[in-house]
Order: sequence, then structure tokens, then C-alpha cells
Amino acid sequence: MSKYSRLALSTTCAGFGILLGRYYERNNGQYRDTSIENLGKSSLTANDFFKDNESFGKNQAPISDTVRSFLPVSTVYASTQISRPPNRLQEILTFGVPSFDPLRPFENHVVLYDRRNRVPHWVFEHLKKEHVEKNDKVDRKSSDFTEDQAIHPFFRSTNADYKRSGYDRGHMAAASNHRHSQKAMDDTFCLSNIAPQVGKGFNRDVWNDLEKYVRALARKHRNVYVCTGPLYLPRLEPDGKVYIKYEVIGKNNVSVPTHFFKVIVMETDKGEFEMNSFVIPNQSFPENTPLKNFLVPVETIERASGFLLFDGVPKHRLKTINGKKV
DNA sequence: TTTACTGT
Repeated sequence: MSKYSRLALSTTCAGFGILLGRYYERNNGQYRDTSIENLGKSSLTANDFFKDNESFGKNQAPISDTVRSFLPVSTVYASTQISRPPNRLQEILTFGVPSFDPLRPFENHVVLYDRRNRVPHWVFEHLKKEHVEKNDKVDRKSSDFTEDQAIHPFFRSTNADYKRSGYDRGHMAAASNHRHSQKAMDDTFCLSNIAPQVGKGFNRDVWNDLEKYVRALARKHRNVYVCTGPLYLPRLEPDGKVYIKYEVIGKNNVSVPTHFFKVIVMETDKGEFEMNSFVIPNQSFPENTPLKNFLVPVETIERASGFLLFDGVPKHRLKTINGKKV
């Protein structure tokens, strides 16, 4: 070990000591982010950040995609092409790496929470007949909207934010998709699964129709996978320029999405797949507005949301998209 | 039916 390396190592270790202290302090609070691996931590330590590549820090070491995506291009280039002192990046990030929104796993759905907007990025569900069937033992009326204690208070939406806002607390994973278990239904009332929706003409009507359609599919198919979330779409304003404009509500400035999307993947008994994807503006529609009016290519949703959706569905077994053979 | 609100 060179003199320089020893110096760097000791400096870095001292830094990690401080970091670990801070980390544990932050996570003793009730708002600890519980999630898979590192994804939910409010901020990562440099140690967390680099641990997924043991060889990182050696010359010519490959960088994992996870780390690479967070580094400036020049740094990535330097790390792969040019000799440099080890652990320099850990040193730069000594006091934490603010990154990653929290992934929130629940009993029967998963939420990627958007700290900035105080609503979900997306919510995934896997639905079978038994999840959506009528069940007298599970009662929606015994579920209450609850704030998500796992989200840091700076970023947590509250019932007070929604009260008298004019908007419904709209479920992303619908409550009635989880009728097999009171706990699973209660989970959907956690505010990390909720976004502001226009009530009359949207949440209670056309959006509700879409949710009923999903349950009908779940009764007919072996497996149904659903991804639901908000969108903030750009619009041409009178000055001739394009803006993304949306209202925020409550003391926490909870974002009111301009649109919502839902992508549905069905698996047939043959093991083939069908996909339908919808985008509906967050506004009132007349009764009995047909859902087919809102079918859009999934690529539209991907480009607007920043997420590739159902990218892992085997292409050769995907037989129809939005009702058309592919 | 299922989605929720406000006001008591």
C-alpha cells in the first residue's frame, strides 16, 4: 500500500465513522425509511453508495450501472481510462449521497414514493381472482387514510393537506383490488399510495370505471399485473411557449397531477401476454365516457414518466397491445 | 356498486 493510499484510507475511514453516526441517528426516528436494500434511505452514505462494486477504487475498475448513472461523465471516463488516487469519490461524498426515492413494499402492492411531489411515482399490483372477489369479512369502512410514518416529515403528505383542497384522496392501488385481506386493504389507504384526484367526474366516475375494468380482467385471467401513477404533462400556454403547470395543495405542497396512467398486463392460460395502457386527464368527464378514448401507446407513458414499464415482459409472447395484434 | 367528500 502506498503512502498516498494509506492517507486516503484513514481519511475515508474517519469520514465513514462520522457518517455512520449520522446514519443511525437519523434512522432511530419513527420516520425511518423501510425499504429494499439502499433504495429507501433518506440519504446514502458514501460507503453504501460504493459497496456494490468491490473493485471500485482500483485502477481500470468497472463501475456498476447504478453508480455510473449518478456520476458525471468526466468522472466515469476518468475512472475507467485514467489512473487516479483510490477512494477519491468516497472522499468527495464524505457527508452523504442524497439520492434515490424510497421504495415502499406493502402486503399486496409496492409503491415508489416521489418525495418531491409527495405522491407516488408508480404503484405496482399483481392481481388474481382471489384478490378481487367479494368478501364479507373485509370492509372498506374500517380502513382509514393514514400518513406514512416511514416517510421523512419533510416529504410526507398528510390528511390535512387534502382536507378542503377540493380534491379526493385518490387511490393508485385501488382498495377493492385487495378484498382478500383487511390488512392489504388497509395498506392501500396509506397516503404514500394516494394522489389528489378530481372527485366528481373523475375518481368517482371514469377512473372508477377503469378500476372496475381491471377487476373484471383479474377475474378472467390467470394473472394481471398493473402499474398506476401520476403524470405531469406539458401544455402550450397563450404566450406560445410550452410549460408543465400543476397546482399544489396543503402546507406540504402536495402536487396535483395533470394526468394519471394505468398500464395493465394480462397473462392468458396459454402463457401469452396482452397489454393495455391508459392515460386520463385529471378532470371531470361526462358519465359513461368510453375507456377506449384513453388508450395510448405505453411508450407515451414511459417518455412522460421517466420509467420503462413492464420492460421484462417477453416480447415474443406479447400478443396484443391496446387490443391490436403485434 | 364503488368512489369519496363535507358537515354535523
